[in-house]
Amino acid sequence: MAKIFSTDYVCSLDYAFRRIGGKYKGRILWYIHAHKNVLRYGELKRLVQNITPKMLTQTLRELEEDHLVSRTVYHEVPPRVEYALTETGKELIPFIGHLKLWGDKQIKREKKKAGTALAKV
Amino acid sequence: MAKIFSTDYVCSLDYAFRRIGGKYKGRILWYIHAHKNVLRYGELKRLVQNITPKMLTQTLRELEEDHLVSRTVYHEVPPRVEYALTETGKELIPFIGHLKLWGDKQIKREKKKAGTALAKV
DNA sequence: CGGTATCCCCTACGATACTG
DNA sequence: CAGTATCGTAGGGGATACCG
Repeated sequence: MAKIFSTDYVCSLDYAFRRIGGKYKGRILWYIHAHKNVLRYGELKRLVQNITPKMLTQTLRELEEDHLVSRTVYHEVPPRVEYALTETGKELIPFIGHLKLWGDKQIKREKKKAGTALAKV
Repeated sequence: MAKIFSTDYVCSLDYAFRRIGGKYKGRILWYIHAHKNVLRYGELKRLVQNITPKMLTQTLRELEEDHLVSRTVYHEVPPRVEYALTETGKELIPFIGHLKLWGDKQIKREKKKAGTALAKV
């Protein structure tokens, strides 16, 4: 299966960015964390709006391969699969949380600017 | 010029990741920070090994557009251009630092594993 | 020194359909 | 429910050459 990001890297920052740099990786980790560290495939699909099953599966497989999430299959009918953060994955949560706060702040700043720009007109 | 990442976003995490998600953005911010917050174009080019001038310029322009770095031109001969972090850009440094430490740790873990794997053989 | 201008490729990502 | 399989595409990124 095609990898979202190559596993090659030139330094530790590069390494880290490649592991969380996909389009959905950060959000998936965050959603799992926000849901008490357990989320089913279907719940993730609903949370990450518009993601295709292919991308969701591919992203989850890569996160699993990098030991950021664990995958637990319950052999029931209907089937149930739960994804959870590993200890390594949990270590990224503070980073993602702060980045989220930073994003919130930036968005507010931009809206404020847009508001004053409109006010001038 | 083509943008590395579209400025559209669906949530604050998405917003934040798009702003630092390019292949070199995190490293460029970090290098500027590590060099007392001032770096010249040529110095960056040397630090970010193998980056083409096109990508370096494009990435810097986007960081400037997002108000993460400032660009100062000194009209001298030979010309001198300095890039520095803005206040907004500086706010990202703790997170990037955290991510870097995480990356370091992971790399060490991987090497350790590889080492024990070899030891078994 | 600090960039632009072209050309081109690769692959991350998407749409749709189907399955155990 | 939780995925695969297949095909297609946009644009992020690279190589090279040239410029004020």
